[in-house]
Amino acid sequence: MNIQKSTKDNRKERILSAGYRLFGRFGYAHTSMKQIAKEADVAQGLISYYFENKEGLLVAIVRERMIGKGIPNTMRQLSEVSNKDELLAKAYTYIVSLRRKHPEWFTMLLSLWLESRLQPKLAIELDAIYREMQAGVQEVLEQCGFTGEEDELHTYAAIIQAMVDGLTIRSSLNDDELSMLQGEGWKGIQWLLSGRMLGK
Amino acid sequence: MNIQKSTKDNRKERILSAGYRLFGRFGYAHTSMKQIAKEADVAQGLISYYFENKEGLLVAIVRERMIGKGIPNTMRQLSEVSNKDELLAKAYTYIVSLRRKHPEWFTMLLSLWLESRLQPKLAIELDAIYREMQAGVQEVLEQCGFTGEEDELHTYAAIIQAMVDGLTIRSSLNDDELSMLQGEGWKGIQWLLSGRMLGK
Amino acid sequence: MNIQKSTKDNRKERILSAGYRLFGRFGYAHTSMKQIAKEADVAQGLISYYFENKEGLLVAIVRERMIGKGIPNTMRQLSEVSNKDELLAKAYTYIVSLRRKHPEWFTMLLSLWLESRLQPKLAIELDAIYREMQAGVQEVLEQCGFTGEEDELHTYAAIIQAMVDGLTIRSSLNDDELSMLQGEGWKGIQWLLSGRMLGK
Amino acid sequence: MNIQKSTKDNRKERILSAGYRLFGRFGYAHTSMKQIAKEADVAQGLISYYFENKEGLLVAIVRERMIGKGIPNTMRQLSEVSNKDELLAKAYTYIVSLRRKHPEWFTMLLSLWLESRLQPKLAIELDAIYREMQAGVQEVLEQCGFTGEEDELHTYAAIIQAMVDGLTIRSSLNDDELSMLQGEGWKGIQWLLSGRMLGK
DNA sequence: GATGAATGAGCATTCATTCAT
DNA sequence: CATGAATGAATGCTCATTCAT
Repeated sequence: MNIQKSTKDNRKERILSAGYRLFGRFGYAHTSMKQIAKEADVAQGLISYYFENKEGLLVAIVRERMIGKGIPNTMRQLSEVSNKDELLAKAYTYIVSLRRKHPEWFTMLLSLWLESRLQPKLAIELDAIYREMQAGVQEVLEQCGFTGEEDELHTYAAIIQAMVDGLTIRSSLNDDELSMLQGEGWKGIQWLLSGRMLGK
Repeated sequence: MNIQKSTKDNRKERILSAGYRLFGRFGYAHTSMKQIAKEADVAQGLISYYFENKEGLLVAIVRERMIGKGIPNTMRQLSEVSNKDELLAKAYTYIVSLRRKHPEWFTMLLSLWLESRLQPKLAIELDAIYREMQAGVQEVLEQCGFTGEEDELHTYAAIIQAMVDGLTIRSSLNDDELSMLQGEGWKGIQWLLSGRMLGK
Repeated sequence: MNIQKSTKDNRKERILSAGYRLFGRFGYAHTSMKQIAKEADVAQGLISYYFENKEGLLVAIVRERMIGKGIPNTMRQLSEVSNKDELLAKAYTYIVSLRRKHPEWFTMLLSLWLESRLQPKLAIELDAIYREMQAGVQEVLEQCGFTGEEDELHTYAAIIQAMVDGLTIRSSLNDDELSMLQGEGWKGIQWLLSGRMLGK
Repeated sequence: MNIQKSTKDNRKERILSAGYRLFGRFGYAHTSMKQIAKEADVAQGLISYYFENKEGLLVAIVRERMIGKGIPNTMRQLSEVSNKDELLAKAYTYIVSLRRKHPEWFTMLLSLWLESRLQPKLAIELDAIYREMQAGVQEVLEQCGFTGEEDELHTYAAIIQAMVDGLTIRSSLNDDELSMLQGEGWKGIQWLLSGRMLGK
């Protein structure tokens, strides 16, 4: 019965899931509540029952799916890499493939960025995402044996993070550019870090 | 009379200008044709007269204001720097201050990115913007005495461009991060290019 | 052509008219914009084009139809009564028949009263209606040869006005009570004014 | 145990009470079942369990709180006035202060009036309220030593009742008008009754 | 009795686009 | 060229009511 309750129709979960999928496909502004209700196979009014607003739904999705689940999942994947020398390469490859296979992540991010220009409340959520992502990158760098001051670590992490974001914008344009994210991006990181890693 | 004609009410010009300003402030999806007409001090129907669509207006603005004007303007500014040793630093500083003083540029870029996910036709415009921007960065690197192969130049330019974009996303969040774009970003470029520039 | 323009389809006028009719029949809260659009034979969006709000439409109707037209019309009717001795009786009879034949007037008034409890801005409109109505009553009393101080005139007018309003609430209930508004109401006014009028 | 039962959670009572309070504050049409459930600290479904309808709840509130309680309460208060010469003045003062301190009574009345235009069933309830109120006024007049025929008594009571209602509508508008209800209203009653009361 | 999740029709409002002038 | 009135589909949201638990 307990299992039944937790396994049961859980419509709220389905709404979050549908919202993530559609916001991530069409962007926040071009996704309607009706679409989400249909995708979640749920009455339209139920979304308003659970979430104060369309904006409230966005915040819930960001917290639940991006901050609370997406980033931790990624970190967990990386923690399974035992050979520390390979970690950075693995991490980069993993992130890149993630962004290619799940473009909705980046679409959500940019949607949130655009909305936060009109709704400052959303900027807080976006900031939280970046803090978590940056913390993840720093952790990977440290485990790889990064040598340098605390604030240098911070800067390197920020730059790598920025590179990945910047390349993602371009790489979404066409397949020609996809290889850039894969190959040239990694080259860039190596150049950037040359002399900073124990392994080298 | 020719002057009169070109100087006079030139409503089309005003529409493009108003559209650029408003799309750049609120994003494409959150700007209405009515708002643009009002900002341009023009009848609403006139926009549809000149531009097939709201989307058509977006394309026109991107071509006219971003590809045709914004990027060339930037390059012209940089061409006035005579001391080649300082060019890269100057260029970076200039770009950064541009993005801070005119946030509408980047908002337009991300708006275009989001729209192009629904309207592949728009991806072509976005691609054109990136080609021009990349060409600009490559030119600067070459004038600074970049040593290396042709494709390395290409990669470096892409990475620098990506870094600036990625840092711009973050730097819009709060003022704390603004210094990052300014200071740490430049550090990153130096690290990246160490050993690649004649000047150093 | 000028005539054509002023006589032409004048949809705005039709919206005001339809709004007055429906608000006056079902009350403000139970009338939808869709109903009004249909009654006016107009697209729904046009109402929002002319009036900022549903509330804005209400205000426009009150100003246009009640304050600007309804009350002045009534006063004009009364000004045609030549025999001053009969004026008060005529006035009362006229008002009573008006309220019976056009119950929408009073429904609008009470709707406005109820809405103004939530929207203080509306109270101003309601106040304006009452000022005009009271001025009308005072004028009639004066023309009938009312003897007394200025502030007594004010009080008498307010009381008569109140009596008519109070009786209207009851008289709408059933036909039995309608005679009360007609017969007993007039008796009450005579009792009230006994000794105050020249004619008596 | 009997006491326990009547004192215990009595949710039905709480619903009626919450409904009276909210209908009286925002009006019937602008009060939602959800609001009432929350105010009564009760599940939303329970209201539908006890009352067939939102309209059914309105009827129940009117019967229980207005006809069954409010008016009898008022009469009981007045019965405690021993000096019959002062009764009318006391009664008037009491009613006026009641309407000022508890504006929800009149808001309920006008809400009921407006709803009864759409739901004739409600007109019966409104009629019952007026019968009771009128009976109360007549009783007071009689106890004050009113001299006159039966149907004159009826008429006087109706007129006084109407005056109070009519003045209440206006007096809600602003504080300036409040004194009118208090002072001028009483003057009106005296003028009206001059020569009809033993006391004078 | 009592709960609150769930429904879906209905609401006011927005907006790109059209078109008679 | 230029206007702005007019359209009607679509939007986010509200809400009385139902019903499985």
